[in-house]
Amino acid sequence: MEKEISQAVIRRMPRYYRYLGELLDEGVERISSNDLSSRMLVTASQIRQDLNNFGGFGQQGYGYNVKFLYDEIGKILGLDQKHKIIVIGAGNLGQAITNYATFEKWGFIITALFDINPALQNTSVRGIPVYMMEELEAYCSRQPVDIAALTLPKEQAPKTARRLVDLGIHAFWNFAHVDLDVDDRDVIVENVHLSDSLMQLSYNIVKNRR
Amino acid sequence: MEKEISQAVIRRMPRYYRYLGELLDEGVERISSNDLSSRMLVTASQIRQDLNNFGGFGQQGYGYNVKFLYDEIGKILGLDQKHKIIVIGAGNLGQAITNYATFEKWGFIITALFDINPALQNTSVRGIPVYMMEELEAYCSRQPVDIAALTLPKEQAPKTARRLVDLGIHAFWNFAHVDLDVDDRDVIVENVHLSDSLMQLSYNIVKNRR
DNA sequence: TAGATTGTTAATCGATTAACAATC
DNA sequence: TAGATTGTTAATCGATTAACAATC
Repeated sequence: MEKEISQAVIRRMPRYYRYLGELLDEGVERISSNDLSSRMLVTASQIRQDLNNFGGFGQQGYGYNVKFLYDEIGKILGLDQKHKIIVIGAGNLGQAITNYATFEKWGFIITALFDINPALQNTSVRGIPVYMMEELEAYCSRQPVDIAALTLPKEQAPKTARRLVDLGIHAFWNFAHVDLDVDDRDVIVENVHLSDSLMQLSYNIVKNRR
Repeated sequence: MEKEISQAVIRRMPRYYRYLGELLDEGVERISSNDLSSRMLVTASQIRQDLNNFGGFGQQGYGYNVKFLYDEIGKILGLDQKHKIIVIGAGNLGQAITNYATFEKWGFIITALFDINPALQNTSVRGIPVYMMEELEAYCSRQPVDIAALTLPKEQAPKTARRLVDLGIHAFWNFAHVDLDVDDRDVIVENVHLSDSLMQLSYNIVKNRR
């Protein structure tokens, strides 16, 4: 690990990737930071700075080759690798995520769901089996798991996360309404707090009424 | 509208609200910025600065009254008001959001879903009716709508958003894999890009392997 | 009153933007 | 070669942290 790249930059990378994907679909072959900047409504300076954290992907006088840059950012984001995901909590959200087949396109493969609800025993979602939580240890000892998506009530989240860390899982995509605090430095947590997002929206709505 | 408060601050407000809710549940009556800072793993300075954007909620020598601060932040976030939400796209994600009854606790009430799939005609989710997209205009003319949650494919998102803006809807909770760009300054968009979030997680996973 | 802790100003730090020399 | 556009350094801006006087 060389110089650490700021999370502000990382957060923008998927957005670049998305816009480059659109350009690719449109058949655009090359683009300058300037043209990209007016599409994305950011400064050209920021685009060049951001990219140069990872290397020089452009060419003076030419700009950036869309396909090349797209692939390079994909690699930076780890999309050239497969990521096996298990979903903990097979409720509505867990099922919704599982049904989002689009993720597979980027290399994210959901391999199993787990739940405590006996009614879900022997069921499946888009062909992906739902197991009982008791089977977690056995499953993880047989199958590699890269990411656990937590879509369970906040009360269960912390202790379940710890249980998963003990099983060797080091990455969490957390939808539970709580900040996971596994005090283990090589555990990575990405929080998706939907209610936080909704509250932010709500703030911006009522703000204009004041 | 006085001095604009930075989005960096706004983004943190729901988190404060969440922690204060937890303290409330634990029966804690008052808390100092210092104690809160060690719980939330932010600086006490930041907490005081953030809160003072909205007014002085504390008392020297005492700290903050948890219940009072909780309620005040709730008001700042607009949670003292009701927000009627329609969900556009009654697929997995739309249904998952609709089933998240928790949002109602904060004043967010889902009143209807809309979809183009005729198979969903006359169905309902948690008692909330699913209508056909053709009925959108009629519905919006009869019922007040504060927020449209967009859980539809990215191809349809922009033109559907424009249609909703024309119907007087000014706030969007966008789950489509695209940046909405309704060039109308009083339209508020809150994006939830789940794949961006997953890619950020992925970046942090592969980063450690390099 | 003395101690604690806020509200707020000032200092620092980091991120964004501007500028331009390097180079295709 | 001339024009275009990057990569990168320097300047600016904004956000975070530190410090402390005000005050409960």
